[in-house]
Amino acid sequence: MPRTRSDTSRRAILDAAFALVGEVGYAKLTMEGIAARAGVGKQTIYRWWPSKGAVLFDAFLALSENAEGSPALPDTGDLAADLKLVLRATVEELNDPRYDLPMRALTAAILNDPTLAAEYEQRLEAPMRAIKLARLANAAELPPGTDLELALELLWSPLQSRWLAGGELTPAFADAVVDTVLAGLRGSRDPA
Amino acid sequence: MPRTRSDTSRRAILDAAFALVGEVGYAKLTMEGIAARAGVGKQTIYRWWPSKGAVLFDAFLALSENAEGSPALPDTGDLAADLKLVLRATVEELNDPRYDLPMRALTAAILNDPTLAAEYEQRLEAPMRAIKLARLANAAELPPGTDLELALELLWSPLQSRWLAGGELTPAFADAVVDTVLAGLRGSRDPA
Amino acid sequence: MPRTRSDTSRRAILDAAFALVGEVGYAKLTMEGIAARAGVGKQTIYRWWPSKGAVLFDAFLALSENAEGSPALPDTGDLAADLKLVLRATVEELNDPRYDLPMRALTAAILNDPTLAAEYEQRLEAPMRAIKLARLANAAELPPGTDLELALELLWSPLQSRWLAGGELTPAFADAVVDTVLAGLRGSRDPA
Amino acid sequence: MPRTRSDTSRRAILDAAFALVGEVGYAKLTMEGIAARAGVGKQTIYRWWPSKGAVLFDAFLALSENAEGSPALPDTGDLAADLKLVLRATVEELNDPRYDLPMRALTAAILNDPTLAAEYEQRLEAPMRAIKLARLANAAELPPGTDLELALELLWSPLQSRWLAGGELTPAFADAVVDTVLAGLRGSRDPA
DNA sequence: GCTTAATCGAGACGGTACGTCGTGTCTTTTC
DNA sequence: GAAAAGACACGACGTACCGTCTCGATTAAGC
Repeated sequence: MPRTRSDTSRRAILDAAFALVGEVGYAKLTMEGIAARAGVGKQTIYRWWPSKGAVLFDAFLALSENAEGSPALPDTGDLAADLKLVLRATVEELNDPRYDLPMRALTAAILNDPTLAAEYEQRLEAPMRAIKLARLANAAELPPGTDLELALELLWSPLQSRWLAGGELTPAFADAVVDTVLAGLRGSRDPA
Repeated sequence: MPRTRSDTSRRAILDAAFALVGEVGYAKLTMEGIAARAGVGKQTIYRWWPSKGAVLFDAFLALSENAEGSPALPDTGDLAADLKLVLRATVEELNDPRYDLPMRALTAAILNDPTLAAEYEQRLEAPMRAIKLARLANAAELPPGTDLELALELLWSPLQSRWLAGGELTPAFADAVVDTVLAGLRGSRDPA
Repeated sequence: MPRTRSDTSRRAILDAAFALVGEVGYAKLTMEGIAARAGVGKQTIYRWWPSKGAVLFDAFLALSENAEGSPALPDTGDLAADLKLVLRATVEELNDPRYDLPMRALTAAILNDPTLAAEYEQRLEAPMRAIKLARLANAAELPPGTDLELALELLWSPLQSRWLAGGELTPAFADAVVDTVLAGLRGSRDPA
Repeated sequence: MPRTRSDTSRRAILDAAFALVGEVGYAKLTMEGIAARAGVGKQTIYRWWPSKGAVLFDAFLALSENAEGSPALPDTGDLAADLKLVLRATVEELNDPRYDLPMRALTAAILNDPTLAAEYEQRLEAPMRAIKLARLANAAELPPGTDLELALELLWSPLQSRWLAGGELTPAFADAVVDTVLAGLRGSRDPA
């Protein structure tokens, strides 16, 4: 009994979903479209995923698993420089049209599906955060007792916010964020 | 000849849209549903709005026009205190289930419709930002030459980010953000 | 409010149904196929008919309404001759490939749908029977008190039976049926 | 290795098919349903039967093989009495709800599948007809040279016709058919 | 106050996609 | 090597909405 699923179909579905969402956007992404593009029956999608959001999510997951070449952030000893490097890379990715539409789609999916949001948090966000936290924990520049979770939020959310609002994302913006936030983290000991 | 549109219908449509999106979410919000709830023909909606996102947007606009009681942020002279007050209010609003679903819906609509995003930026975001900028410009605590746009982004985006990710939003988090960001803005005199 | 249905669509649907059933048979007749051939949305069919059997039935009804040129059977005074004429016409129709497949389809539909069977009896069969009964009632050849309903059954059912079984249907067979049945009806007064 | 087919499965499939068709009718009879009810893989059905009509047909065949207790019609010397006995039995069977639905199903299957019709004619109808013909051939009541095939058709088709149309089938009707047809066959000496 | 034309409710229409069910083929595993 | 189990590509199901299109029936301007 083939209690075993076809990996060929699985890959074809995820690839088709990612490609299609980049072409037509999330609103016009349809299960039928994915199935047709993947050369697969609709049932094969519904058998393994509950919604198009879930398919999309898995497509991203597969993507990041392939690109698992960054298990750690750079650590040259200079926190500001290292963070700028990473945030500039993020800026570049968010500006890349190849990823813009798919990521907007995934964000929209997560936004209205708590189940998906939880899975996203657990399978994609948490590992990322762990890597980032490791770098911050290793930073001599930060005073002991610094709230590292807060630090992460302060560093990355401005990028996400601008991207979401459709504003311009530049490397200079990333640098300014890093400088200001690090200054704040260093100096929040003696405010006023 | 009623060369003018029926305001009764307009209100009924916006109210129905807002109510429905709070009950079923954006994905299950339909033009037919809005029309039925509003006791209105579908054509009456299509005559005045191009998409359900646009209806939703106008529903929000109508809401904020009614609550147009806050043309300015508080200014007690203590920037940190004033900002904490405002950010805590924002936290409360984002935690209010009455607004959570509708706002997620609007965000999703904006996320995948550049036209809507532009209108949102112009009609809702820009006025808000102007009010906030006015308060910051009036703050003696900030060194001259401070990038106020950056400051806004640093202050508000962490809230939006946590809300979007479904994380816990607390007043304490708002306070921490204000303290750290203000410290950073003040202390960027000695960066790196 | 167009509480009024489109007669163009109605005709297109019935025509498409009749044409298709003649091409592919009842088993492969699909609602989607009818809709596509008629250039009509599926919903328009489902709005007015509950099943493909019902559509098919109405297609036949429309057919017989158009060909409403035979309100009475011939009455030359010679019952046997008149009946042979009519039964030979029936034989010809049942042998006509243009009607064979559609009629098999309708029969199959009726066979498994009591609702349809009742409607068939009432709207198609009963009027036909009335016409036939009128001719028999006017026949001097039949003894008074003859069971005319039985007579009809004896005359027509052998044709239907052979057609259904796929047997050969010839004018000679029709003649033999008429002769034998009429003889029986005349002579059943003094059996043995 | 079971080089021969499992008779257990064969019986289970035929039983399931017969039972199911009696419960849900021919239209809703499915291969999957039969397989599930029989506790059998779908492939096992497809390996041995080409269609659900064929399965149904075999189910009937198996039935009549079991009840192979009537190799001949009664012959008391009184043809009318004997025929009435047999036709009344037929009436009873056609009125039995246990056989009504399955027989409608088989009829529908045959109606639209010439292959099946041929097999039905050869394996079920022909043997039956031979038995009936034997009785008629032995009847002194019929004039020599009587068309016995025609006689059969005249006798049995009215029952089938009424059953098919959903009309009322009574023993009295059977009697009337026998009396009239026999009178006709005897009296066709003075036709016209 | 009467006309007249745009707006309104209602909802039918041609379509697209939905999520499910069944088909007939195939593959895997068990007996 | 036949059989159970069931995944697969496919096609149709019947439903929900889409956005467009009539249809009367208000209804408020301009004559």
